[in-house]
Order: sequence, then structure tokens, then C-alpha cells
Amino acid sequence: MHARRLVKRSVVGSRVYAPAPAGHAAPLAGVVQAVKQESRDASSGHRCSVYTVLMQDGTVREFSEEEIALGSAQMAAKGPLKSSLKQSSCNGGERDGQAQSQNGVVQKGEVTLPSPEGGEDPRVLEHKRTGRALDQEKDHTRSVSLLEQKRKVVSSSIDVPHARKSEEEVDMDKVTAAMVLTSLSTSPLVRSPPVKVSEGLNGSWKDGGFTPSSYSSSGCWSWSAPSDQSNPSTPSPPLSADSFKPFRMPSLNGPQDDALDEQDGSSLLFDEPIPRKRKNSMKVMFKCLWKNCGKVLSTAAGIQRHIRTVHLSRNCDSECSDATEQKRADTSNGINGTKNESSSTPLSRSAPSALYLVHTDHAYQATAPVTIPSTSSAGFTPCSNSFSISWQSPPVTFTGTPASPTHSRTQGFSEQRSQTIAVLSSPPRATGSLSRKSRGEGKKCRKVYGMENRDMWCTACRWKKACQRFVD
DNA sequence: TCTGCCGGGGG
DNA sequence: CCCCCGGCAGA
Repeated sequence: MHARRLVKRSVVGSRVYAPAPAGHAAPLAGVVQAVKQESRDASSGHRCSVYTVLMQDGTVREFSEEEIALGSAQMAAKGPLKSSLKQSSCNGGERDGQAQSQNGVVQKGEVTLPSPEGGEDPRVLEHKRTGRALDQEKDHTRSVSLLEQKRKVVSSSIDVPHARKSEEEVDMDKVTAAMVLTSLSTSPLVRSPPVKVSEGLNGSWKDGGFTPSSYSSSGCWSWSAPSDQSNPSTPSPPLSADSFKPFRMPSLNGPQDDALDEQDGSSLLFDEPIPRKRKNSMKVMFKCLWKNCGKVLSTAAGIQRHIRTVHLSRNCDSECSDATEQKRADTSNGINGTKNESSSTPLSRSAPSALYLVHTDHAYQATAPVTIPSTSSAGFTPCSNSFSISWQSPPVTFTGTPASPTHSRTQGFSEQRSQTIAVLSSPPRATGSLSRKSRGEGKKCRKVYGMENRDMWCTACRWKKACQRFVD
């Protein structure tokens, strides 16, 4: 991912020549605005990229890599981009390109250290070429070698955009403006300002400092809608795909981007308000993400009722007796469902849903349980002045340290991804001395998935322990 | 006999 | 700590 971004970054902003549209004789020049990777064949590493190009005439078009390369070929003198594109993908034959782009996994050494081979870091070359192109176009007077030097310094650490920026500033004015326009017109997402993870999360989520009351004095973890005035230091529910990431970080072993990549559907399983886009222009809706449901309601109460009645078949507001409730949900949800109920059933009022996606199937896999104090009422609770939602927490035992690096060991099991940290507070089963726990009669992983799908079993089942997924 | 899972053990 | 598995015991 790093690598992919790297390459993209090096292409974005470059001037390219796209094939002439019908009726035009000459290729059109444009500026690359964005690169999309389209993986065609994961096994062979063959990838194709789609380049969004802002054309001379102001239109934005998308070209496949071949097209752009062709465009470049037509303007033989302007080779630079082609060469840099080559690195980025499609011709997966090149070992370098492959190593960098495949699987989105980055071998740190490869990327951050200067290339061992006598020559230059591929990126240096690429950059040099790009730089030359710019020279041609804008009479850039910087010498290539200086650039190279600079580049090498940078490449010995993490490649960061500003290194490039400093050297292309002039050009970037124009390009940046174009990019902004383009992204505004094409991107469905509103880039929300980066959340201060360190303040918002480290302080309270990690290190056992996790306290339900640390977010607001009212005890409600809340956000207001639609005026979006969330307290900067208060983790708010996910606003966009982007804003998901900071929240997930702590639970996903820090800066591993590939870990982030894995997150996707699983993080969307909550009845979260559908991302609000712009101030005053969006209505907050709640979508039921219960398997095969997807009902959308406009109020939290509505969705709450919906879940209770439709999915949980119950009307009680009372003591949603955590454990049993959770078990029920577990049972009816199957693999992916365990998270749904974290919204329908109180899980943790101060837990931003997105953060607690990782859950361990079994208590004994976790460390340092933290007990969340119980509160009486359940479900969504409107707070006083602004519309808000809170997850009231039943006596839930949080097993596992949310931010523990060791906890997020990658195991490659799909199940792991769909786990949620919050595990039921199983009322201490078989309290000590007592005899063997009576056999649960519910379906267990073994029954459900069968021996052939052992991979899909919960960890406990795999270990022949008491099933944690289909708890009776 | 099948199946859940406890307890023990290997790495 | 993670994981596997022998073997017990309930269905």
C-alpha cells in the first residue's frame, strides 16, 4: 500500500498525453489527477491502473494505462510518464514493480532503504524523469543531480509528499487547483479533517484508561446531527471512509496499512448514521445492517425499535440482560453478525463502533479484562440538548486490550477480521470447582461449518474449547 | 456414536 | 501465549 501510494503519488500531477478523441488529430495533454488500481488478476500480479486525467480543455477523463502510454508514445519526445507508469503496475513482469505493488504489502527494507543495487533507487530514476519532463515544460532550472541527492535523503526514510512538493511547488499550484476541483467533483466522500488520534484515543482508549465517562459529562457518548459539532477530542462516529482509519489504528497494530486494507465491510456493520457529508445538507439516517436487512430509518429510536422487534423479537426496554442478549444475537447472527447487535444491544456507550471491531472469540485469548460498569437502561438514549446516541453498557467485560500490539496478530483467518473486541461477559461459566460444563446443544462451529471449513470456526472451537461464537 | 470441551502439553 | 489433541462425558 505504501508502495502503491508511492507510485501513485509520483504519477499524480504529471502531465500526460492521452489518445486523441474521435475527431481530433493530435493527442490531448492533461494532468493526472488520480490513479485507481484495478486488480485484474491477483495471482499473477497483473494490475491495471485507471488514470483520471484533467484534460487541457477542462474535462476530466479516465484512461487506462495503455491509453495513456499510447498517448505518450504519440508524443515520442515526452516519454517520462510512460516510464514511471511502467513501474506502477500493468506490466507485472518487472520484479521491482511487482514487489512493491503486490498484495499491498510493503517490505519495509525495500521501500525505505536505498536500493542495494549499484544503480539508483527506481523511484529516483522515475523522479528524475518526471523532473526532466517538468524541466522541459516549465524551464525548471533545478539540476537533476541535486534533485537526486535530495531524493536519496528522503528515500532513506519514509517517502513523504512534501519532498516532492518542495521541488515542484510552482507546478503544483496549478495542479493542486485542478486536483481540488477534480476531487470535489468526483469524490463522494468529504474529507474530514484528521482526527487527533493521539489525544482522542490514546488518552482514553488505550492503556486501560478506558473509562465510559471520559467523553462527556452527561455520560452519553454522543454526536449531534446535523450540525456536526463534534468535539474534536471526542471520537465521533465514523463520518467517512477516511475517518474510519484513525479510529481503527489503535486496535490494528498501529501503522500497518495492509491491516487497514482488510477492514471494509466489517466496519460497516453498525447501525451508524450514514456518513454525513456536508453541513446542513445531509439528513442523518440509520441503516440496519442486520444480515439481509438494510432497513433505513430516520431516527435512532426507530432503528432501535426495528432491531428489537424485527431482529430480536422483543419489545422489552428493560434489563436487556447482556449476556443472554448477546448470546441470542450471537446465535442468530452467525459469523458476521456479532457486531450488529453491538448497536442494537448495548455494548459500550463510549465505544465508537468502528474502534471495537476486533473481538476475540474466547476469553482466554484476551488479556487484562476491563469491566465496564453497568447502567440501567439500554440501547439508544437521546441526550438532552442535541440529538445523540449512546450505547449503554451492560456489565460487559472487555476482554483484550484494544490497542495491544500483540493482540492484533495477523492470522489470516477471515473470522479474525470479523471479530469484535467486546466479548460477552459470560457469567463466569462453570464457576470454578463445578463439574464439567454441560454440553451446549446449540449449533457450534463444527456443526455449522463442518470439518472442511475448519478455518471458519471460532478459535475456541478450533482448539476444542468451549465455542465462543455460538454460545448457548 | 457423535460431539462439545476440559485439561494437559508442545512449541 | 498460541495452539493442538487425548479423552471424558452428555446427547
